[in-house]
Amino acid sequence: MKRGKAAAPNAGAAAMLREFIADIEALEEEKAAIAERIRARKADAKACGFDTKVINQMLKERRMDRADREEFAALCDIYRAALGMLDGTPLGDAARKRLMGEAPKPEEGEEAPSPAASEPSFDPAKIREEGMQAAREGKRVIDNPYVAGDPRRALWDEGWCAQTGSDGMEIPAAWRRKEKKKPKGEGDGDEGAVADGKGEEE
Amino acid sequence: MKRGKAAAPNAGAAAMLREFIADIEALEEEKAAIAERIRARKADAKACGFDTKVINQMLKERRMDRADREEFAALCDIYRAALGMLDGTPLGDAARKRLMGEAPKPEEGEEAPSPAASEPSFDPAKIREEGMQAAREGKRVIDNPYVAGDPRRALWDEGWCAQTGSDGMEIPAAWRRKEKKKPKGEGDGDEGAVADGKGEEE
Amino acid sequence: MKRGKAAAPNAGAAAMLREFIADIEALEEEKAAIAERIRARKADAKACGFDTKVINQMLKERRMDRADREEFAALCDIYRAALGMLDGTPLGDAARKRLMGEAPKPEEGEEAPSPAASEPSFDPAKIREEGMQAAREGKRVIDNPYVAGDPRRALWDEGWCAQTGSDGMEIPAAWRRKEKKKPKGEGDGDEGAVADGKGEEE
Amino acid sequence: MKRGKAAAPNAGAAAMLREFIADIEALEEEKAAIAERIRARKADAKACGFDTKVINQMLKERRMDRADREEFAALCDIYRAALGMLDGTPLGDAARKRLMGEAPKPEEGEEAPSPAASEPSFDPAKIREEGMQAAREGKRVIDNPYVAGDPRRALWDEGWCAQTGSDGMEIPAAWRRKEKKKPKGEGDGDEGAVADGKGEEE
DNA sequence: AATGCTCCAGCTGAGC
DNA sequence: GCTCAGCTGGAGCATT
Repeated sequence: MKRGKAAAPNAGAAAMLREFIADIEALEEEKAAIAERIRARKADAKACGFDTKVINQMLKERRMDRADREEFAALCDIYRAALGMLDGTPLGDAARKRLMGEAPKPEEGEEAPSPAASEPSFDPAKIREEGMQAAREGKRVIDNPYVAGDPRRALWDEGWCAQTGSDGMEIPAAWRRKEKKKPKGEGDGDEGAVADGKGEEE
Repeated sequence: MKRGKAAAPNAGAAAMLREFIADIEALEEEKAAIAERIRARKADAKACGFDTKVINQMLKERRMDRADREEFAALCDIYRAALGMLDGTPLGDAARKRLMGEAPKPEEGEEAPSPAASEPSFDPAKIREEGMQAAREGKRVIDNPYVAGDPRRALWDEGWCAQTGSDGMEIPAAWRRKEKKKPKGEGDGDEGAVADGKGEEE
Repeated sequence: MKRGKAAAPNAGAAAMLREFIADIEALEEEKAAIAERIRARKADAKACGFDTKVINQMLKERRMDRADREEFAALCDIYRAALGMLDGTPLGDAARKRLMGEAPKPEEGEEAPSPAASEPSFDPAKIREEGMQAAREGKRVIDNPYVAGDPRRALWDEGWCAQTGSDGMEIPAAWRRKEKKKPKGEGDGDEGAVADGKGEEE
Repeated sequence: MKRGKAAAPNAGAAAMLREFIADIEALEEEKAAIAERIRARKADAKACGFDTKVINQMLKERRMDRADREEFAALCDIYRAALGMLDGTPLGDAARKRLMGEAPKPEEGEEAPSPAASEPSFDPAKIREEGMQAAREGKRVIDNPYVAGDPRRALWDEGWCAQTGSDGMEIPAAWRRKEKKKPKGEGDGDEGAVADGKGEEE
C-alpha cells in the first residue's frame, strides 16, 4: 500500500480506515520504543547520582529559546519579590535589567546604566577559564571576584562549576539530591498566608 | 442519604452503585464550580496586566515547602552552570552555600565562611524597609548597596519591588509580559548542541 | 477583602498580586478538599467490589448528553465492525438506525422500517418491570422474550439487571472485575495486524 | 559516543551530565518527529471524513488485549443497565454470558445454556461473507437474519459494514460525525439525577 | 492564528 | 520486586 497518496484513492471507507489505523499503530510502536530508550537513559543518569527531576527541568528550559527563557525568569523573580518569596536569593540580572527601563524616574543626566551594558568589552571564554583555574587551585565558589550585576560573575561561576564537576572525582555530594525525611509534619508555618510585604515584626 | 454508613448496608448492588454515582457526581459538580471561580480569578488577574503563566509558576512554587524549593533551585543552578546555561545570571546563594560544604578543600585556618552565616545579626524587616525607602526616593534597583552573597541583598530587592508595585501607579510595564513577535524563525542557533564547557570562541 | 471590585482599585501592583494569589490559593484548597472526598468515595466503591475503571467510564458517559453519547457509541460500533473488532457483540440499535438513513437504497414501497419506530406504543416502565419480575422468578438473562432490534429488549434487560443487583444478595460475582493473571505473555496473537476484513480462512 | 558503557567512566560529573542531556535530547527529537507524523496521519483521516475521536477510541481499545476489552465492555453494559443508561441498546453478548454464570439459580435439569455455546459449528468467514453479499444486493442492515444472542449476528453485521464501506462509493454519511449545534443550552433535563431504576411514570 | 483549558498517557514515587 | 495511585507534562480541542 503506497504512502503519500492520501491512503489510496477510491479504496472504500473500511479499507482506508484499516490503513489509517495500521499506519498509526506502526508509528505509535516506534514512538513507544523511543520513549523506552529515553526512560532507560534517565535511569542511567539517576543511577549515576543525578537528580531526574532537575534533569527534566533542564530539558524543559532548553526547549524554549533563550529570549523567552530570560523573560520568564525575570518575571518570576519580580513576582517572587512582590510575594516575599525571594528566600535569600536576590533578583537575577535579567530582572534588574527589566526593572531599569522605567519606574522611579532617575534624574536625567546621571551616569548611564553601566551594569549590563549591551556590548561586553571582555572575552567570555577567558572569564570562564578564570573560574575553572580558580577551581583547580582549590578556591571556593564564594571567591568569585566579580560583584553582583557584573555579567562576568555568572561566567566565572560557570567555569568554576564545570571544572568542579569535570575533574576525575566522583559526582560531588552537592550535585546529588538530599534524602527526604518527611516526618509527616503538618504544614511548616510558612504556608497559609501571602506575605504582606511589610515584614512580620516591624 | 446518610454518609459514613458505607452507602447503606444490604441495599443491593444496583442501588449502591446508583448512590455512589450520585454522590460522586454531586462532588464533581462542586469541584467544577470551584474550578470555574479559579478560572475567573485568573482571568481578572490577566485583565489587570499580570502574566497568567508566571502566576501559575508562583502557585506551583508556593505549594512546595521552602526547604524543597531552595534545594531544587540550587540544584538547577548547579546543573545549569555545568551546561553553560547560566545566561548571565550568576548562581543563587543557595547554590553557593550548597557548593561550599565540600569540593576544592580550602586551606584550613582561613577565615570562616562569612557569607550566608547561619544566624543573621540584622533585622530583615529593616533591610526590606530600606529597599522600600530607596524606591520611594526614586533610586533604581541597581542602587542596591549590598554585594552579592550578602543575604541583605535579596531583602533590599524585595522591599524595592514591593514598593515599586505598591504605590498608586498602574502596573509597571516591567511586570507585564512582552508581546510575542514570532518571525517564524526556525531555530535560533542556541539549539542543537550542549555547550562543551570550553567556550565557543577560544 | 471585598470581592467583585476587581481586587481593590488603585491598590498597586504588588498588593493586587498578593490578593489574587491569596484568593486563588484559598479556592485551590477548597478544590483539593473536594477532590479528596471524591477519592474517598471511589475508594468506598472499590471496597464494595465495584470496578473503579468502569465507574469512571460511567461518569464520563453521563457527562455527555444523551444525543452525543448515542452518536459516539454508534460511530464506534461502525468503525469496530469495519476493523473486525466486534468480538461477538452485534451492532447496537443506534448504529443500525444510523446506517439505515442511506446506503444500499432499499426498494421503495417496501414495508416501513418497523424496528426503532420513532413513537413507542408500549410503556417503558412496564417492560422494565417485566424484566425485574423475571429476575425475581429466577429467570435467566437470556430468557429475554424480545428479539434483537426490538427496543423493548433493552428495557427488559435493564429491569433484569436492576433487580438482580437490588435484592438482598451481596454484589454478584458478575459485577466484579476478574483478577488479572499477567503471565507476562508477549502479545496474544490478536495484535500486530489490522483485520483485512476478508476473514482469515477463506 | 559509545553506548552501554554508562556514559564514559570517570568523565567527571559535568561531562557526564552533558552527555546524558545530549543523548536524551536527540531521542526526544526523534520522538517528536514520530509524533508529528502521527498527527499528520490523523489529520489525513479527518480530511477523509473520519471522526478523529472515534479513531482514538479504536486505537485505545486495540491496545488492550481482547480478553480485557471484552470484560471491560461487559462490565460497562451491566453498570449501564443498573443506572438506566442503556438508551435502547440491549446488553451485549459478553455481558449476557457473564451474567449467566450465577444469579437467579435456574432449575437444574433445564436445557443447557444454548446461546453462546463455546464451540461454534459454523464458519465465521462464511457468515461474514453472507453479510457482504447482502450489502452488495442492496439489503439493509436490519435485514440481518440472525436473532440476537446468536453469535452469527455480529459476524453478519461485520461483513455488511465492511462491504458498505469498501465499495467504490465515497465515505457514507453514516460514517461521518454529525455537526455540533451547541445552542448554549444550559443542561438538557437528563442531568441532575441518577435513574432510580423504577421508571419515571410507574 | 494564537491562546488557554481539558483530558489522557506516561513518568515518578510510595507501598506491599 | 512489582503494583498502584497521584501527578505532571503534552496533545487535542474549543474559543477569541
